[in-house]
Amino acid sequence: MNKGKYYLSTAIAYASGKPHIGNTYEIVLADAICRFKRMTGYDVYFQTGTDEHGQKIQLKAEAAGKTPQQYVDETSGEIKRIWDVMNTSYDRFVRTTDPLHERKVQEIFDRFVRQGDIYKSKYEGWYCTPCESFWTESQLVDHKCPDCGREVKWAEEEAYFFRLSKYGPKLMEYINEHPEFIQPEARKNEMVNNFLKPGLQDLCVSRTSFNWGIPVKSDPKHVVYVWLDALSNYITFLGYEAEGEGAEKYKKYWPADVHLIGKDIIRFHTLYWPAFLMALGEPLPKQVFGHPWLLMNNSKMSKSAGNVIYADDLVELYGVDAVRYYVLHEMPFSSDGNLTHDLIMERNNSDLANILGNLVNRSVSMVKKYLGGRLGGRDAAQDIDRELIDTCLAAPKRAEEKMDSLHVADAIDEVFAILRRANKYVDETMPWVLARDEANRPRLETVLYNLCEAIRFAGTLITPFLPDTGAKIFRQLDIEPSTWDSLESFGALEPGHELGEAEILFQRLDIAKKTEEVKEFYAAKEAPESEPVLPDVTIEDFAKCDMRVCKVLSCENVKKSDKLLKFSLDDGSGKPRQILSGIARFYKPEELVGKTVVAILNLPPRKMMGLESCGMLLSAVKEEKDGEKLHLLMLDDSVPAGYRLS
RNA sequence: CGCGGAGUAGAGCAGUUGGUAGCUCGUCGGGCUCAUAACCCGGAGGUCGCAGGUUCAAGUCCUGUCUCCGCAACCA
Repeated sequence: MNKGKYYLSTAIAYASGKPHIGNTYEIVLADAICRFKRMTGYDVYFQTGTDEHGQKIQLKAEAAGKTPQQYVDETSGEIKRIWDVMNTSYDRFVRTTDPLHERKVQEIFDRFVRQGDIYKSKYEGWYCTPCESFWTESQLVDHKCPDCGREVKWAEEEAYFFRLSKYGPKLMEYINEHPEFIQPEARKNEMVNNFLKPGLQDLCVSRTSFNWGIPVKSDPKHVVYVWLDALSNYITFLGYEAEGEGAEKYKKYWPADVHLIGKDIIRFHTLYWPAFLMALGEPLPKQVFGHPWLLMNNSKMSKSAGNVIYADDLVELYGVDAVRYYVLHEMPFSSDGNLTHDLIMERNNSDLANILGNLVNRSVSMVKKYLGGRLGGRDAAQDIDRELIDTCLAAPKRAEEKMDSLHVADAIDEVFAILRRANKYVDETMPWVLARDEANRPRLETVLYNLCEAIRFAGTLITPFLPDTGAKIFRQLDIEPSTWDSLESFGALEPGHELGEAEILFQRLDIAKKTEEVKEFYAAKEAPESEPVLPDVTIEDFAKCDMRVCKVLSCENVKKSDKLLKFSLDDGSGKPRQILSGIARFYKPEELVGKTVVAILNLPPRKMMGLESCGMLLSAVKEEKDGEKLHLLMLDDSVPAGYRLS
């Protein structure tokens, strides 16, 4: 029954911090697909891992007083731990700091240089020194930096470029000839219209501004820029060789059947990555699926919004299968999904406890009660059985079709179609009435047999999505987990077989009580987490900061900005100083007039919302779970303006 | 006119190539008692954001318009 190989990858997670439930959704989705494929007879290879290079990680590590390697060892470990908490069955967890990967990326880079696909050039553009950013002619506003509005100068920096432009026509052709390549389809149009039609620009693939990356072998002051490094993971860990023969594993599994990624990185996977592969002369992946996002209370999860939810917390509160069920079932195919605690509880109760759990429980209980725990025969069939049996027999194929088009939520619905039909069957046949008269014994046995067999079908089909629950169902039936092939016919259970113990699969939750529990859970988590102290600076560094006492002369809201306040300050110089500060959410302008505050004066002026800000007001700030907290630093009004802090 | 998404029963959503408007939850009524107050049946509830247009026929195609939400810009 081997149907061939199936290689699925997730995007590798960026190891800059703990992934939230939205990030975790991807690995669960991937897991469900891979488990299903394995069950249906494919030789599956499922790869995931972490992306561990880049400036952001370097900065975060520095801020934490660690080496980048120490830092990513920790975050990568944490990510892997969460993947394991979610009970995901990846075959390999890869890391881009793996020396083997680094070597291969270097070789790919060098080969591109040799082939002429990568060339050294200059990154030229209008450079804004304070912003440390390059801008193109078209990005400039009034020929000034679009960021800060200051003068820009023409500057250049040495960099390597990949000849992406050369592959545009071939990419266009490939995408047109393979309509299933980019999923969902709306994304395909986006790529074609926004990038391919206007023409691709060459891609900068090296950096000299930081060094936490893979050094370019022939020119080590450059490091390989993120996408060439990260995307290559899909082949390097299979044993691809840029020079010479690839490993057996590579030959077997490449090209990938599906790259499962978030909708935000579709461009990199459908344009850059295929171009790299074309340059290497390797086949392209068969499909790239950009899945939607999981929103929290209908808004994007972010630390600053204070609405981040972590998978391991949810698992602690609801159990791993309830969380898996939620994210797999509530996620639409192409629009974003929503998640709240209330919704999780509702799904847990109505679907998992009531329809699934209760069916299994009532069925097994009846076999215990009426048949002494032993299955009987199935000879007393009636017409009414047909519909249940047909529903069971149709479900596997229907579910498989849904899975093949990656409509996971719809595939789960096929399983629930069996469960709903079975619950109805109980009412139709009324076993408790049959049990009153010994003459009905054969019919009673048949009815309960059919129910248990339906549960066997459902248990088998639900296993890829809810592995623990599947196992529990088989334990109650006291049989080995069924194979896919065994679902071809109805009636695999042995008459006379004794069932295992009845067990509650999902506890019904009292919404009010559980809501309280959730609150307490998060309150307990809110243990004051102190920020680590930054690395040492010298007294000279500190002395460079010119911080002075200022009096607020006037203060007003900035038009069209919900965050900015415009201050006019007496800094002791006699001339008023204008400073903008993003504290409008915390203070009303009128309550600050006349206050004694502290500002750092010798920061370069910067334009915000068209207004110039000369310095920065000092505040005490902390990230809290429910958002950022801020207190403007205010001194006793007896301190005169102009005094310097030291 | 910055980019994008969405507006279908009280809530959350399906509606593929235009052909009687569906599903889940909730609600109301009924049934049943094996079961986790679970299960089953039935009812109510929608002029498919609005206005035009194409068509024998539009939630589905076209045009315009309103509203909401993300992102972007601004919090150096």
